[in-house]
Amino acid sequence: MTTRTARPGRPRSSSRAAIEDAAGELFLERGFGHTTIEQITQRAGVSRATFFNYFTAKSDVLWSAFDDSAGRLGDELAAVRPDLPPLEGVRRAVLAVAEDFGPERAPWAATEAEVMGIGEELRISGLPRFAAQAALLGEHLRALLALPRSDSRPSAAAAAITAAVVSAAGSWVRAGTGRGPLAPYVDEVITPICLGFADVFGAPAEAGPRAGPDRRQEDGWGPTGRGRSGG
Amino acid sequence: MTTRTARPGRPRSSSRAAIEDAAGELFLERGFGHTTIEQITQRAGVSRATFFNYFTAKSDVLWSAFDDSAGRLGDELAAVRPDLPPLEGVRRAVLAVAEDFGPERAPWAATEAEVMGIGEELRISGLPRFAAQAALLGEHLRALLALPRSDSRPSAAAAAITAAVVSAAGSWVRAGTGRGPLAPYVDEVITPICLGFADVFGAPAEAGPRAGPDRRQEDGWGPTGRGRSGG
DNA sequence: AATGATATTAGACTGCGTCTAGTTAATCAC
DNA sequence: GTGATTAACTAGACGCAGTCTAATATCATT
Repeated sequence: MTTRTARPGRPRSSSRAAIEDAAGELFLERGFGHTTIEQITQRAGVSRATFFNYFTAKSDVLWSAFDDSAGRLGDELAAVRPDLPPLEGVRRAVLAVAEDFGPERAPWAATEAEVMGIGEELRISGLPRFAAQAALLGEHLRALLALPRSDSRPSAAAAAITAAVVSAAGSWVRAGTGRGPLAPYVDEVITPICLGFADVFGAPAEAGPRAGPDRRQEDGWGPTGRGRSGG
Repeated sequence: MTTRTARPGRPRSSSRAAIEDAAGELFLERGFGHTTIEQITQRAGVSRATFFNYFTAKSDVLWSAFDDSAGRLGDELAAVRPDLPPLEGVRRAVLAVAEDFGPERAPWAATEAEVMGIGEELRISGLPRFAAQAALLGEHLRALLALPRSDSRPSAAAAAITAAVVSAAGSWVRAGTGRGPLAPYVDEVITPICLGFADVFGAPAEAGPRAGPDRRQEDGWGPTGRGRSGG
């Protein structure tokens, strides 16, 4: 089923690939910020309007590969063994996705980020994507734990895990050639988070945080931070 | 020291406040996306160019209060008692900042986000700010732990904590009137993370993740690494 | 009054992203 | 074949954000 059954209407030519290739070349040549969409489409041999048939923004080209395999996490979450503790299931699903990234599969845009003069752009345009993944994780957790939507902990745990994964992926990319596979980087930083929250969700899980933070002993390291600035 | 000692040159008029007020009104009236900078500056009685003397982007108006008190976290981190474990120091610094937010101090732009038709804009424009805070936290941790910059764990821990704080703040805002103070929301979600990473950093802290993930047994689900938070 | 520093302004300009209308290339029904 | 339908592609205009340059206004200092 590589070629899906022929639909009516004019078939897509290879415009998307042509745009990606042209954009990649130009980003390397003159940098992301100094490349206009018109230049990209000219080199690709298509019209400017066609660009927006395939991408909603210039920065989307950087995330094309990511977007192609988005939904992967959702599949893994759905396939998780139901007898696992929720956070362990999340951990395994995340690691399963990370397993796909060997030493040489570091995303193109990330490794060349400095050359292309991206950085801010790449991060900013990535955020909505990561937020979507975090929302997926959070809803998965919340549903498994049968918690109300008002409980802030599932989404916070999901946000923390997602942020740690992104941070680890950044370190992995920056490790340059010689970096090993991605999964150990990810495992190293999400495991403590999952363990920490496993305790939280193992507990009875009261209504909300309004109960107060006093379930934690205030001492053990000395006086609380109250007089911190004064002393 | 409300009025700092007079500098040479033309003094600032109240343009900034006027712009903020006008923008707030217009965002409520017609929504963020349907308000142009020109409309804002017209209502404020200043020129369009003046807007960019005070804000670098339209969305910056939403974060004006945040930006005013940015740097607060850095102060708290610097004031942390040096004998505390690094992650406990981070936790207290974050909570110290959160303590400033009582039930009624929910940021304006956040509470009215839906009315204003923001949402994506607010989140996206917030990300660079949160990233800056996370970088602060990460560097603080890394320095205290005397780890090399190649170690991915401090920045990952910082990213996770920051993301959890942001998520908790979102829940706090969405809790509407009747929400208590912010600090318990934050405490609830950063404490497990800090505890989880305290174990990691308490350990010898090998070179990198390349050592492999095999320090964790693959199956058998009751007894993972508890023992930390017990009592 | 002259100077220097800074706030404010006017106006042009690039380029992103949106939109509308129209054209071209395919499949399907007959 | 012809015509209808559907979708990829194109052409061109538009609004607006954000940048830039140069000029002007208003203050303190001398």
